[in-house]
Amino acid sequence: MSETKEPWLGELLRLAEAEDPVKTVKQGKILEAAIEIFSEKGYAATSTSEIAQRAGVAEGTIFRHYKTKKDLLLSIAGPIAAKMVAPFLMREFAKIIDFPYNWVEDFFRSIAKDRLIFARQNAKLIKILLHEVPFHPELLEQLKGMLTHIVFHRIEKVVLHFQAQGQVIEAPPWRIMRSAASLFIGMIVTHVFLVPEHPFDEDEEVERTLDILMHGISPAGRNA
Amino acid sequence: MSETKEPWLGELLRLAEAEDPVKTVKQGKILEAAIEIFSEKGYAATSTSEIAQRAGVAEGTIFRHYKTKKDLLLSIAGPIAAKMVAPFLMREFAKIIDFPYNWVEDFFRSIAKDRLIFARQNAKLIKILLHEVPFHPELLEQLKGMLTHIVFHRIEKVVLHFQAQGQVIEAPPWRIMRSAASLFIGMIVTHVFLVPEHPFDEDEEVERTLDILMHGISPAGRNA
DNA sequence: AGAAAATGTGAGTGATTACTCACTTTCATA
DNA sequence: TATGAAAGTGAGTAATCACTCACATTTTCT
Repeated sequence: MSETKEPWLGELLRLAEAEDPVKTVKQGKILEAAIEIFSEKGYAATSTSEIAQRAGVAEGTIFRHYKTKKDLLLSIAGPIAAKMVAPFLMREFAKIIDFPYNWVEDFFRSIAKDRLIFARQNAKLIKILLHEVPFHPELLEQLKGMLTHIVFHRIEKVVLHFQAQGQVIEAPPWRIMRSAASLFIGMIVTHVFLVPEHPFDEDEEVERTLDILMHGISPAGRNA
Repeated sequence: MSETKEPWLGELLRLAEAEDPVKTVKQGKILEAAIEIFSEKGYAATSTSEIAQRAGVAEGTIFRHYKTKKDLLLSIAGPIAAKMVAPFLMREFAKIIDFPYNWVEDFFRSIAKDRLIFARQNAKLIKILLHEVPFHPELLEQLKGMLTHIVFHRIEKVVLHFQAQGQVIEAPPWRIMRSAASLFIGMIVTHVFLVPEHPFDEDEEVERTLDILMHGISPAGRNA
């Protein structure tokens, strides 16, 4: 199985090198405008002429940098997909020997806080990605590949590690992962997308959600 | 505040009467085709000519029944939004005096099972609704109104009821509700949308998810 | 400075879009 | 069976779409 053929791998390598392929000022304006309008009206309902207008650029300039409108979308959605899973690429996830967390709670807390901040900083991009992913097979495969190969497999090892230590109930790791993901995604979606105007204590929110999760997946206080 | 002005109320009343406004065979074909293609490619990327083609109907026939393309969308998305919250309209939710559930667990179980089955039977419609809701203000307001006035307020009373009985930890009801919703939606999304091909034991899944939720929100086994 | 390359422009193109309308067919009822 | 209404049709329409291309401007390199 040659990993070099996976399209998302190149995405991640480029991300690791922090290589920014944006060359000119106007190209930057085009990207900004596209992100803005795509997140407002959706990709299919956005016209290239409107993007050009908001970017203060001639319509032809868009196609100088991006072969097609879809190419423009992918240059936006691809990187954000990579950045979403990027923190799970950390070396420590592979070898749990020198794992930096002694407690599951600390592990989940650091992920929850980090991804909450990330979501707030990249709300528009995430909205675009989630919205378009079901309709573009390449995007779907890219995201699926990242999630299964990077996120799922790595966190599964972590969960097994903590299960062996008795910190997590005996259950299929995917159920533990799904529970944690559900609770944290529910928290993030609420504050970032549903009621972003409502202020909240970030630490308190994470802590209370974490509390419910930990009581849900800890052996402590169970009779079995 | 005159409730008769709320657009979603009419939706729900019509639903209660089980009134089906579809008059002709061809209109039914149009709806079927539209649901199919909208869920495949999204509303904006679907052309009326394609809908007519798949429905085996002349394009003009669509506009005989629906003034505009958007009108067709709303006639699909509106009813499914109403059906999503319909079970929470049950009388029992209002007066918790003669409440049919003695245990929170039973309450959440019945909701989870019912909505899981509902989601499987209406996957395409739900996909269309969730997809288009952010881009159509009328739809957004309709759904928001339903969720806050019907679902949120009613379930809040139920949670307070069980908190008073000591079955649920002392916490803002919305946090309890969000936790339950997150876990169940996570389960439903997984099985209905992410990996629908993967078979699973429905009861077992609900029971295990419920187990994690209950340990998360029960006072039992806590030291506080 | 001068040549070559990269970037930017906007009028122009054929295809497609949602929607109309004059007309035909089907249906309900008296 | 006659008649008006409802349902169905498909060619036609103006607008908009993504995209091209010959040309202008700026940047880069020698």
